[in-house]
Amino acid sequence: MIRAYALNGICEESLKLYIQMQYQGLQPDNFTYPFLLKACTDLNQGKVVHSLILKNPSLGSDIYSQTSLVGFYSSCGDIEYARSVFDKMPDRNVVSWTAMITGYVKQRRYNEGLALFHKMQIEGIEINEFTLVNVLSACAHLGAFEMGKWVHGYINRNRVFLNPTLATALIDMYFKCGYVDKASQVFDKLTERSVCTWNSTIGGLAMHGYGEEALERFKQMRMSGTKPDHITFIGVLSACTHSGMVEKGRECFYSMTRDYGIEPNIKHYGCFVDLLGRAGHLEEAYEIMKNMPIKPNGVLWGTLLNACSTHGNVELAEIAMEQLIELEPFNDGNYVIMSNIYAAKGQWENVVRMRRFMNDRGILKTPGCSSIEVNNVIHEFVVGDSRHPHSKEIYTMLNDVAVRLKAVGYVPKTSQVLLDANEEEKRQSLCHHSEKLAIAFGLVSTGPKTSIRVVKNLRACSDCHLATKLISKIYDREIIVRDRNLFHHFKDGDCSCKDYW
DNA sequence: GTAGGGTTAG
Repeated sequence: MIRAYALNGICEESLKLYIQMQYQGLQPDNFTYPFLLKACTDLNQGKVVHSLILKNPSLGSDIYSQTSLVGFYSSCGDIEYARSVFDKMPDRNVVSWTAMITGYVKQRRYNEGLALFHKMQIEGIEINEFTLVNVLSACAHLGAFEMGKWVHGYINRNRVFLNPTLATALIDMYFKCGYVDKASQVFDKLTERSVCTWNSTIGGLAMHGYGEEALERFKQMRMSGTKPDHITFIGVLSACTHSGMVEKGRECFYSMTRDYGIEPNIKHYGCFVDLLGRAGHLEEAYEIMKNMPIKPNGVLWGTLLNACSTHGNVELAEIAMEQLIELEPFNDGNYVIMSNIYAAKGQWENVVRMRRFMNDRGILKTPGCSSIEVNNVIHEFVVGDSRHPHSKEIYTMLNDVAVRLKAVGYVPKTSQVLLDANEEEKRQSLCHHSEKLAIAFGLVSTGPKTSIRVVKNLRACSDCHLATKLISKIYDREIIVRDRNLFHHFKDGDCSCKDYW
């Protein structure tokens, strides 16, 4: 009975029965614990159960109870404790290893998850589709394409059935590593699709700026009889945003409730405000925010602030900033955007004020960091980095880049630099931004015409965006940059985002 | 009879 309640998510009943059971003098056995812990994870009561296990060590001594404990502690965030339980287990099987890897992935500790997966393979533990889903998710987040591709190879070699869950993870990995064609190939070959496989495809196309294709998939989805859910509309709306399809997006937003009975949540409002704001309908975006049934959060005000930056609206930006100081006082990105808005208008005294405000409160700008994978090795760069073994070649290449850029009329956007520095120092700092270092390394370390793929932790900087467009033309290279939000495909001097990000 | 899973706005 306890098991039946737990499996059906009726956690409180499950726990009540457990208490009654104890009251009647019956001790649960090892078989009961995994289900109790499952119930407790939702109610955050697992520590109560665990303390009972600790008092009766024999109860928590088998592989099932211990694996549930690993799952419980990692899902409530105490990953270190989960690991200590895991490390102490006398026997571990594929489920125990997978529970630990899942824990790392859920806590966004992807590298540690992959490291544990390597250890698992060295120890010769069997791998199943649950393991693969989590490994793929880690690869997607890290942009670790070689590893992701290896997993796909493993699936093919071992004839692992691509169930919709595994397929979703695989498609998402290819999109997030920048391989739109490979993701679409996987999707087209599937024999079984779920709402999630459609969602990952629609969302993936949207993030690459393929708005029309995303809407085409949405149409196919409806024709196949799969009902869209709230996540589908996030993808559809962001597809409209990144392709500037304002009317189409507006129509989708209103059809959610009307045709599908899905009430927009804060994320949908976020997409809608972004859609309107980017297209320059700032007042309408602001009206939506004032009238929506949910209180706007920091992300929404941040979205509006960003739109104000694109369209140079200082007054509305200041209104948004006032809210952001309350909602996200330590989010450095907002101050950086506000400062850039002032800089673009030549309001230098306000730029200085922003910088002082940040300094006085100890708010530091998150350092930009870009990475590039060459021959299975991921190389990471920060601004002005000289730690790389091929640093000399990289800077020689950057000089070559600077000369050629100047020849085609490029002027560095020094107003975007937040440092207290003179013009020359600002120019130097821009030239040595992490994106440019990673691209320069790509140029020196890969053959002509090879695509260069860079992953960045922040949003693309507008100076690097302009420079990269020109580099793609001058050096005849396709350059694919994944920034914090979306992908930029640079080719022949243009970017897939249409300068819209 | 037992434990583990994917897609989500800027």
